Amino acid sequence: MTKHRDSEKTREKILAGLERLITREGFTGVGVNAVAREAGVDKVLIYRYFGSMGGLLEAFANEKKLCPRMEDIFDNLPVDAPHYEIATRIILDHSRALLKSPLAQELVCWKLTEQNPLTTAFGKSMEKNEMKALAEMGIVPDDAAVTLVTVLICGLQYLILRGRNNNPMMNIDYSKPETRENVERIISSVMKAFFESREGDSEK
Amino acid sequence: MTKHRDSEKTREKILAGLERLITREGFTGVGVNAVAREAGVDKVLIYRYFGSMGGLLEAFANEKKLCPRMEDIFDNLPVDAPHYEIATRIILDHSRALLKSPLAQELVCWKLTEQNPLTTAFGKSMEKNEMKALAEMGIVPDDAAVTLVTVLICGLQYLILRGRNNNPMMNIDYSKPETRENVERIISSVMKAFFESREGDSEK
DNA sequence: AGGCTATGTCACCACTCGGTGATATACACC
DNA sequence: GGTGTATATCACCGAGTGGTGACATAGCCT
Repeated sequence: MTKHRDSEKTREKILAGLERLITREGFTGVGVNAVAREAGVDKVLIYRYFGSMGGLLEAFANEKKLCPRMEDIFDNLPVDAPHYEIATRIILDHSRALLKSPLAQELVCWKLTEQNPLTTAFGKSMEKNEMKALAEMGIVPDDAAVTLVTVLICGLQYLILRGRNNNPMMNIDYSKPETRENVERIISSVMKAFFESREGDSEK
Repeated sequence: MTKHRDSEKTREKILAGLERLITREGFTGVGVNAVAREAGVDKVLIYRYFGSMGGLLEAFANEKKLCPRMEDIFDNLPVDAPHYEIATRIILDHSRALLKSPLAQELVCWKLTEQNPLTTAFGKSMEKNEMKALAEMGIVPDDAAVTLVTVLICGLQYLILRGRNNNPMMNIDYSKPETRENVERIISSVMKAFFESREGDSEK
């Protein structure tokens, strides 16, 4: 016989409801009433356990992994490979991880529109990943290559966000595998060209 | 003595109020009541003149220029310049135009989150600009260069959106002129490297 | 002037929102 | 078994939302 009253369990139910709600309806629908409805729980429990909606978002940010498996993306980087290959890997792994996680996509989009405990925590989490990527590359942060990699990552993230609602940009539907492979090939070649051109003109 | 009752004038007031509201408060705040309040007009007039909120958005999309001066960005492109220079110009002009228009930024962001008459119309307007850019370059749409240009444009757009709420990515604050100049320099060089590498290995 | 219609004002509806107080009840402890 | 407390339920609040009907009046036409 399962216990009918288990605070830890209802906490979990609320957090799970929030996650489902964000993933399914998008961040515009989040609110105390909606979360309570989704979790099948009275909304007063949200206030009891989390204090407020902001507290719930904060707890969600702390207890859930917001950037799924992004933390171990960079674990098996081929550090002895040429620079352009490493950079390409970072870009592609980053975008693939985002592509797989509708929740992360929603959070990225949310972060673009407003500030709240969840989005700021999510932002810090992302930033940590980026810094880790930098450390892996062993490059100074203001390097031109870092900037280029960042811009390309941003571009792919943007394309992924556009693809969610089926409004691709310039017919680049990043959700289609063949399109994605094509884009990845192009990015690989441009990174190669960029690094080779740098070796060419700077020899200190 | 000015007329107190002028339907055309109040229509204008409503549209202007909507524009001010989006620009100042962001798209999350738009609604019949808010627009009426901002325009200093009874909300019933919105229904009278536009039928519904959707109708108002549609009218706004049709009667306002959503992508300010983007339509004449590509008028003075140096068509005889090298390809990488043209491509770079397109990327930079595109991003500069977005940077100057807070309204367009908000619409881009809105388009990432939901579909409505305004965002779809805005999307089509953007698309038209992109196609014009393609025509100017005289390149087939599925060309690798086009894809690269698109990804870079997306990247810059994303950086601009991130900069709005002061949460830059990788310390790249695109609103700061020196940062922007640096990014533009890098993009120029990478486009040059890319086009030169293409000439190198394809000689048909 | 008289009347008609377009224009504008006001009051109201049902609903949802975030938030709170009072109350019921399941469970643990004695 | 009795009691206390943590847990959950219910009813309610004020404010705001999208939307509508009833009414007032300015301005034009005859």
